[in-house]
Amino acid sequence: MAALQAPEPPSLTRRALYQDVAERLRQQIFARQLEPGSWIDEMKVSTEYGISRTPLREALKVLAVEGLVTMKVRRGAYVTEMSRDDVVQVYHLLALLESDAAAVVATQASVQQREELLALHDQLEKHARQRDSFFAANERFHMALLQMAGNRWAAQMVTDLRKVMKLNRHHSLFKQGRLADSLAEHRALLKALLAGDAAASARLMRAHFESGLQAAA
Amino acid sequence: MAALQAPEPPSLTRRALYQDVAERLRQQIFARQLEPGSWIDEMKVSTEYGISRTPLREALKVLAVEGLVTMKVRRGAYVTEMSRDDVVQVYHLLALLESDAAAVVATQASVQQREELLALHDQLEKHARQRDSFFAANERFHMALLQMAGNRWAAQMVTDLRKVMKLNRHHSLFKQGRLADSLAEHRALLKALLAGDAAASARLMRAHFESGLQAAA
DNA sequence: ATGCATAATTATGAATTCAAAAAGCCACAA
DNA sequence: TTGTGGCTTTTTGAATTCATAATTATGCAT
Repeated sequence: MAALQAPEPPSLTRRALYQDVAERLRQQIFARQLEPGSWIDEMKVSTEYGISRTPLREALKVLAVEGLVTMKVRRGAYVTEMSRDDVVQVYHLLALLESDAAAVVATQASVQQREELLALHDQLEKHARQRDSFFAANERFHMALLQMAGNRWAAQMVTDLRKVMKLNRHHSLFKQGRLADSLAEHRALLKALLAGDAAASARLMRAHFESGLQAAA
Repeated sequence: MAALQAPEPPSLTRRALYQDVAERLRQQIFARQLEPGSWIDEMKVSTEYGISRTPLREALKVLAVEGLVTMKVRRGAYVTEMSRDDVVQVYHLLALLESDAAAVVATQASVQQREELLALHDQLEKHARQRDSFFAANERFHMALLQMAGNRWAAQMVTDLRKVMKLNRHHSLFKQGRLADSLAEHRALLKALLAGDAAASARLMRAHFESGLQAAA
């Protein structure tokens, strides 16, 4: 079916196919090759990927639980459309979860961890001119903070919420001038984190999302 | 295969089979007919349910994203085991999400909604002697509060987190004497909610989970 | 031409089949 | 007795096949 597929290297712990398919679908959704609201043609995608419909359908169910796609009985899968309300609600949740994480990290982080945050922030400063790499560095910083807070359930949730946020066309960081603001907010946040000021860290993180929401709205 | 299956009534909007299967699996897990750590035999379950492996496997992937089961490559699905750390982390998250919801409801709830909370609390008082029905009434109260807070993403998260909490054998409400304490905490919370005191509502909700965690630990 | 009934097509949902990895088993040697 | 190699069975992962619901197309009557 798929012409000329290289014989799989004998990878030791190969991930399940449906997980690879799920990730590939996510990337296509984020890249807007699959647009919000549009129907996902199982036949088309499965032949395009060179697989059968079975693992594809499993992947779609995973994305449905994550919220990236919506399943309609007897009429297939659709890429989720985020309403204005959804964006507000998800921002609120991210603010809640991440400000809590910031307070924890400000209190408990080791010296090495604080150094790591500083290094990640430097990356942010370095990429202040390129939107895409700034975006990536920003995500690395936020996820590192979550990891340090040590709550794997919270980290997983934030990961999922950040995925659905990418469905939103008007992502805050895509606004002109928002990068500089975001960077300034990050500087203040980093300072509070390094100083071990939990209350200020939480407050600044909330403010960071607050202004992010303003820009997205 | 399945002997004597009643012909499906022509239900108008029948749910997809995999969703029914997922729900049935959840109930079996909560009832400890499938024990944490144990392997889920696809063959056994599918013949028991009178279905093929395909919808079962789709259901398992859904439960895996929810966290109720864990998939291991090439060796199937296992019912998730909650570590002590996991329990602490999930309690922390529930406290965070629900205290936030309580603050919102205290501020914004309509008269009808406040009446509904009162009615739900009365149910709680009424079932203070029966553990299982108290548990159910407790869940109804908490979920109603979440609905009133109006953040469907948060509500979905709390729903999922409460599911995984049920994996924990030492659920706080199963402890002797905990019912009375829980009820007292609820009374104080309800008072703050009805009075529209957001700060107190949030604080009391956090305290409620705090003591729940003490009992579970 | 328009509306409605019915046939053909298409897509989803689920069962079955097939391939291959892992686990279990047994014989045999050290 | 214990450990190792190879054979068998079991089980997972994925493709294929089959059934049926939904959609589209077609034809007929008004």
